[in-house]
Amino acid sequence: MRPSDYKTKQKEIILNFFIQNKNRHLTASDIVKYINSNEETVGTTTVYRYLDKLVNNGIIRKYFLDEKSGACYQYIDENHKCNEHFHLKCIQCGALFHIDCSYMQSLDEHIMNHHGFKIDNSRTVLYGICKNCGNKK
Amino acid sequence: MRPSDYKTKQKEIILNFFIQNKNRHLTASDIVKYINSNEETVGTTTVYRYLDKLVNNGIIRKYFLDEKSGACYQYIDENHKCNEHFHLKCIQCGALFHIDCSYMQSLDEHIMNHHGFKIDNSRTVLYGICKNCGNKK
DNA sequence: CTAGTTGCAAAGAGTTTGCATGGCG
DNA sequence: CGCCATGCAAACTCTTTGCAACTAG
Repeated sequence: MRPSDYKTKQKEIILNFFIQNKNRHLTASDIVKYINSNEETVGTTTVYRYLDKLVNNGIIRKYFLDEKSGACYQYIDENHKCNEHFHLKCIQCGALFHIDCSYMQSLDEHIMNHHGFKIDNSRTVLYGICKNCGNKK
Repeated sequence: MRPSDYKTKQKEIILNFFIQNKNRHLTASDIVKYINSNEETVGTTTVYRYLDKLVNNGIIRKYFLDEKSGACYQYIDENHKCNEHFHLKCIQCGALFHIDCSYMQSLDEHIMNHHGFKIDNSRTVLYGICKNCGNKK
């Protein structure tokens, strides 16, 4: 539970990037790209290893939103609770929408109360056609 | 909607395997292993390509249950009218539940009216923990 | 005969591991 | 100085693509 943990520049950069992007999902390659587009450099291996550590320590959350782009990570902001909303994914253009409304929360409750099933919002994605793509037809 | 489709032995083997395992989710490598443990042989490439086609034609459904083991596929049983209801998939035991209640239909409408997004029920799976697995803890 | 199909080999994408070097404390 | 961290190269897994040979209709 308390993995010896030296302070290094690389770790600081990665963790800061998460904190600055509390509301976004970040992939490992997002992080690598961001770092290398700045002045600093952090190896891909280090990113993965530190990500793993952050997940195990409960600092960030890992999930699998999209088939293609691999794992997503997000800072666990106690104030924001991004795990309490749903995601809509357009099967045409691929856009991902975060949807956070009270209706969806009551869906959770309905499924729990009437079907005995506890939805894991961080894993769940609703697929369909978004407004833009629907209008194009 | 009508992709020219020659009948071949390989396709028959794969589709039959799905039909014989309606209640299970199969990975691409499950299929390859099964086939090669029998008398026949089907190339991995062919499996992936046909899987893709089956998904696009609505014959099977594609899931992403597990981070490590890649995509899962399952036969869509017409008797269950899977396009008209939602699916709950337990991330622990893998069970798939068909959930057909008016509440879920109004969810469709809500998402459409308030978020301009048309949900495709045949592609959408809600992930979480089922009653049985929840009780075990 | 023609267009779809097959499957090997190779390419890709994402992630992990081996190992020698480097840095925190 | 000891031990953890870093990062390059290479290995791995799952999946896709190029391409030439093959086959259903």
